[in-house]
Amino acid sequence: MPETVTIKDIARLAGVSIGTVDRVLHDRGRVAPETAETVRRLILETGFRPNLYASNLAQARTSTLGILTPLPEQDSGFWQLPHNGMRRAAEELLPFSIDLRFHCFDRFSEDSFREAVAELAAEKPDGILLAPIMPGPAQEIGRLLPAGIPLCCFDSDLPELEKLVFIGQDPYMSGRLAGKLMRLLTTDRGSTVIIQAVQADYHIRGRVEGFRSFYPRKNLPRLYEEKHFDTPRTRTAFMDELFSDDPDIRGIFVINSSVHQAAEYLNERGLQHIGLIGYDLIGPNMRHLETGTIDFLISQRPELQGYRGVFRLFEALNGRPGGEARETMPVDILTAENLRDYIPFR
Amino acid sequence: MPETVTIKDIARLAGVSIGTVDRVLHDRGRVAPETAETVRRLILETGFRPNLYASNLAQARTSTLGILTPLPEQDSGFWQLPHNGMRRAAEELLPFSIDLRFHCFDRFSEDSFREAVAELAAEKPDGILLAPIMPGPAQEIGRLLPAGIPLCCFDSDLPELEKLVFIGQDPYMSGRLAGKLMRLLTTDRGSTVIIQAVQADYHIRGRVEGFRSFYPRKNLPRLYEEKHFDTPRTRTAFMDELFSDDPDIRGIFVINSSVHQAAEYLNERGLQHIGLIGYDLIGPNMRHLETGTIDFLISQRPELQGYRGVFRLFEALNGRPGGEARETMPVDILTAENLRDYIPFR
DNA sequence: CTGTTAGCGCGTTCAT
DNA sequence: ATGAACGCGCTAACAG
Repeated sequence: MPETVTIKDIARLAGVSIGTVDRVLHDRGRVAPETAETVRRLILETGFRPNLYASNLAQARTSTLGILTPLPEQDSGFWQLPHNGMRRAAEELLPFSIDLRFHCFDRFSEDSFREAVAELAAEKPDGILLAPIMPGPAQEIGRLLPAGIPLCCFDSDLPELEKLVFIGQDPYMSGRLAGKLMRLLTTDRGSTVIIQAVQADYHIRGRVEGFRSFYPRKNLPRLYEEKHFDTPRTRTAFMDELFSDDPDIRGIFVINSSVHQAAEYLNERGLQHIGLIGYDLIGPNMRHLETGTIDFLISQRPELQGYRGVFRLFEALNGRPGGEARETMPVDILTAENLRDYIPFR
Repeated sequence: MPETVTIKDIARLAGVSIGTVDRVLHDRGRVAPETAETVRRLILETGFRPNLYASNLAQARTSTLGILTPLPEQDSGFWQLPHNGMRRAAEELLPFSIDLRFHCFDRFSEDSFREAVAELAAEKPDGILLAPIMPGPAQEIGRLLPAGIPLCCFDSDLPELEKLVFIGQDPYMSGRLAGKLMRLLTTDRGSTVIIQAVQADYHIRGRVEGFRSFYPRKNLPRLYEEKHFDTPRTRTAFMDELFSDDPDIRGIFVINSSVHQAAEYLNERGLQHIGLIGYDLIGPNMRHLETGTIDFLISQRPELQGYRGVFRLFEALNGRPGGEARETMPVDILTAENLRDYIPFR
């Protein structure tokens, strides 16, 4: 029976009116210091928590959230997933009317990124949700973004940025787990290679380290850059070269969502028996996971990340203190068997 | 900008007062048929959805939910987890004041179960949340439970019961995935055994079938009942017998949360190299997963199940139509590496 | 500095 | 059968 204590109770106990209580609640000043002190004490003692629904009912406030991510179609459509989660959060919080303003940039163009930031700033959002996957120096971003409003990073972190919360996976652990699975798959026979994205950021490097941490020093999987996954032809050439370099490859770890490209290649060449692990539950990857060309997919709940980002910003804007400074997503392991049931939980 | 249409808009458009609109909204009668028709049409056309927050603010209704599960300490404390999720949901929905009434039974006593049901019925709850793990004939339950109120089954299903929703895992798929992992672990050498609970219900049998489906016909893992996991001494005797029956055991699949008992035994005998897979993220299992005696744990989001159960009942009681008739939890694969990050997502 | 008041969307009397 | 009016907990404008 959680006794709900209201603003009226506080007023009565403090011997003031609800108007006064409201003023100290929102630091709107024009309140005698001692009065304010009493009210604050009472709030703590009673464990008063404002009724968000009544509060929002009253002011019908609409929060504008500025969102900065790569273009939804980049990384094989991956960025659609967090976008969906954000929309779901806004939908669920409907009576509160949250206005999501997406500003997407080409993750390979600095100009595009700057432009997106400028657009966002011009809108004067109440909060910012940012996937700091971008070209150029990370330091610059702190200056570009509008200051003094709550900021949430997701997917990757930018440690130097002051923020409300970071939401994402522990890249090292995620790589490490992939390493464990790969060793099970290959039973340590043959060699294993790593294929990473061109723009290897902090996040990707963590995954590489984690993966290698599961291998003995003297036998570290070699690292390649997937410069040529953009067309089937260049992809085939690139992969062929890999195999002519080292014909004994038994395992391939692709450190991002483009693992389906490697799967296509293995299918072409009839090499489905080779262990293949990659990232993210996107359409093309699903298909290859189901047919078994991809053995495991690591997932990071991109939809939930978007959802939580909007949710946390919403809470912050509505005067909910607290909340973790870091929400770590678990490392989900997907296989042909559990794939379907994961879809609603992306 | 999702134009929020209110009850007032409907009233204006229909040329009636909000009182009338409210009456048709809640089928409270005393409304002229044509008027009601007009209002209903307008509601559909405008896509009007009542503001839950305003609605609940107005009536301060408190819903009583009757909860029926095994005793929290049974199954190695497993049942605490869904309980936690239920409390979290009630907490989050705080201004709505939801009253959770737990009625727990001894899962090995029919009398205890009947008593719990009687208690629950006496309280006249507004909704029921039920984990149908119980002794005796399932058919009886339909008659015992109070009728006419929304019912939600979680963890296991009881197909013959009419219900709002079932929330749980696909047992077959979960067993099948365990089979896949076990074959990877043992690389198909030696033999593998299955240890199941004494009261093997529908749910457990599904897991067994799934597990075996991954093995060739002629080499099906044998099935044992864990009659003797209650004390260390009987446990050791039981397991010793298993190994004297078949000294070539390389893999053990325990089909419930008591896998930590098997782990204790393997530690005693220095048999940690044997593949061990079991269920559920509870304290004793966590420790053995971290030290590597347990190789994989399958989890089924028990906390989320409880959370969703309360949430769905709440929605149903507040006139939200729709929602899936089945919420399938994904089969989570836990290892020493991702264990920690899963804890908040149980 | 402080108290009063209207109103947010809705449910619920109580008259009519 | 229908409408007017009050109040849920809170915000914000206004009067003092």
